[in-house]
Amino acid sequence: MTLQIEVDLTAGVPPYEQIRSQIVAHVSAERLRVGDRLPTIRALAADLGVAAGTVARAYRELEQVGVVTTRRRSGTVVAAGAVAADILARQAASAFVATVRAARLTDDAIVDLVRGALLEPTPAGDRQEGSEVAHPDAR
Amino acid sequence: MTLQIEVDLTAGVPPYEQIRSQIVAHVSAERLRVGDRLPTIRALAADLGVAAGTVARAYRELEQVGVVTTRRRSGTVVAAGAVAADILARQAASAFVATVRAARLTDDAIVDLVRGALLEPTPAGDRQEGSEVAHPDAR
DNA sequence: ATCAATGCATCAACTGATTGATACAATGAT
DNA sequence: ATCATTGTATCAATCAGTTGATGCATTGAT
Repeated sequence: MTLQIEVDLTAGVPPYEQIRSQIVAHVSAERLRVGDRLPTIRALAADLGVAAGTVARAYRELEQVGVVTTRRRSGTVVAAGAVAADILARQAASAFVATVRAARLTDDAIVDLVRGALLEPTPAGDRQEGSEVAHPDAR
Repeated sequence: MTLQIEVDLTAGVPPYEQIRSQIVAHVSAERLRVGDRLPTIRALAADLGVAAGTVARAYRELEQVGVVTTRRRSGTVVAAGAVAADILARQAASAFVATVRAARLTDDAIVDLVRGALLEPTPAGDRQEGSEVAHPDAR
């Protein structure tokens, strides 16, 4: 069996991102294990009907996060640190859940909260420590 | 005395988003309180050197989330529903989403991650309406 | 040494998001 | 009733991100 990866061009999510996340899911579910080899860029690209550069980007990002390692002729394999990256994400989730639970939110509300945050277009820092200020009130 | 709001055009984050998050920060820090009036769209736009539509978008999104209410001639004021705890929870969610997105997870994966975290520490009412993914969740 | 397989780099075209400008609609004050 | 003030809608221009195509660089096998 080959890896089950699919791309939906109408999904709104960029294809390279779909590929990337599905591979992460496969690693997380242990359908891919450390040392397993991924399809070659060209093979997967042809299979999915996308350009090679698209798959290459997915692989590149996976390598930056430490999920895979690539060598020129040997191909792309699941890296030893793949699990660690996954754990980091889980830790972030636990910390977040602890924080919002302190605010006595229900589980449903928490999930909704995350869904709402996911809808916001901000991919980068939402951080801003304000300066002092007074109330605008008005006329 | 006006609200301390600044826009950095080189920040990568869109200006309307910077405005939105800074106002949220002001409400969260109680520099803006329920009933306080925000600057008019035109005034703030002129002050920041951006177009009115940019500020308008920030205000619109704030209204959708329930942080402010706007009326045509009366202007835009901080809404009653904009409770600090709620706002803080939203920011926690935003921060979490930003963090885990940096790990390049897809939206569905993020929601799954949160669901998994919700199951762990406190076995409270962990009932979600049936979603699509089961995700056995190893490790 | 050569070759072929594999990932990498580059770049023009395309697509969607964001902005800025302008005109419109509603509404409270007079 | 009128007007000035405020938010809203629209739309072309611009900008950032993504893709697809092509060629290059590396490297293991022979």
